[in-house]
Amino acid sequence: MTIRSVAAIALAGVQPFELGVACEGFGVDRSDEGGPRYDFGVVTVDDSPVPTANGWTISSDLRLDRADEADLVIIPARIDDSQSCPAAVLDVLRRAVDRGAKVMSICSGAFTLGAAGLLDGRDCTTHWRHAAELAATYPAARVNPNVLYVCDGPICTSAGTAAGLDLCLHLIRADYGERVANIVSRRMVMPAHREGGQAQYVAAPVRAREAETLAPFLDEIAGDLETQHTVESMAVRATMSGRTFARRFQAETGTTPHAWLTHQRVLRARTMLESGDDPVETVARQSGFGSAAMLRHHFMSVVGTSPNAYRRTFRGLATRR
DNA sequence: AAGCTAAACCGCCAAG
DNA sequence: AGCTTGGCGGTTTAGC
Repeated sequence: MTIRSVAAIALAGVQPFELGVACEGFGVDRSDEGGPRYDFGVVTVDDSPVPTANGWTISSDLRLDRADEADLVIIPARIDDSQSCPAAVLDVLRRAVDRGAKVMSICSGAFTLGAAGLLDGRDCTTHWRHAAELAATYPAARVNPNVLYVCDGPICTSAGTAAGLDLCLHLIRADYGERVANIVSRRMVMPAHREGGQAQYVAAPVRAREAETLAPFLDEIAGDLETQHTVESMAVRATMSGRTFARRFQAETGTTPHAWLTHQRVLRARTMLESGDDPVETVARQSGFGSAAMLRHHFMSVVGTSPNAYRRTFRGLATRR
């Protein structure tokens, strides 16, 4: 089901940044540039203003009934998420899942999902600092402390703060494709796509000098995938030994060179399938896969469908809109 | 579908 | 002394 309406629930002690992530991801109309427009609202439990984690208050005209109609309900982190949460909110979350909507948490908002019983038997994550506590509090949850975000069925959880934006983009990508997700990320001035499985720990996200970062080099590679790179050839182009390249890569991005490369290839293939009419064979070549079979294999494991099926459903979606 | 080969990864360590 | 580099070899993973 395509997400069209979104509600973020602001609980007492809400972290403004995390709530802001929801607003930024779904509350900004980017239709002028071909981005999506969501029916977005921040809802509160009752009529009284909600204190934020930083001592100021927010208020909204929208209440929980609005969340009951949303296709996606978001729980941002609170100052102390292990505190209890109003039962009415937990009911809203459980009802959302029952009626086929999605539920998403940012950072320690996962505790609220756990309190609603929604994490039992599911893969989930939270900020690495809270992961052990979450796992201890909800033993039936499969907490993975080392990913940026996880979606298990209708339940999507994300790691600390900024990873919430990565999850927003993931959900946008799932409904509207890579091209639209890129429009949104560009407008947010976000770095290149980070996959969900990427490590939370990134040893050196920012280097003192821009020239010491791999980022510009990686952009260059990502823009030139039809050259069928190998890890070794990338290292040569970066004028580093293979060992140093791999190590620096791991430290800066949290992934390995090859995993990154195949992911970039899949992303390129997605855009090509969304807008072009090239046969799968051509898409495979241009995105750097050795063969159409390789494309199908990786596409299936990352996106969950075949390239042709993806193209069909995507085209169907585009014409209906 | 499965098995073989090459590539990638990673810990270890010596050298700068 | 502390930190980065890059080569080696064993093990895992990818590609065909």
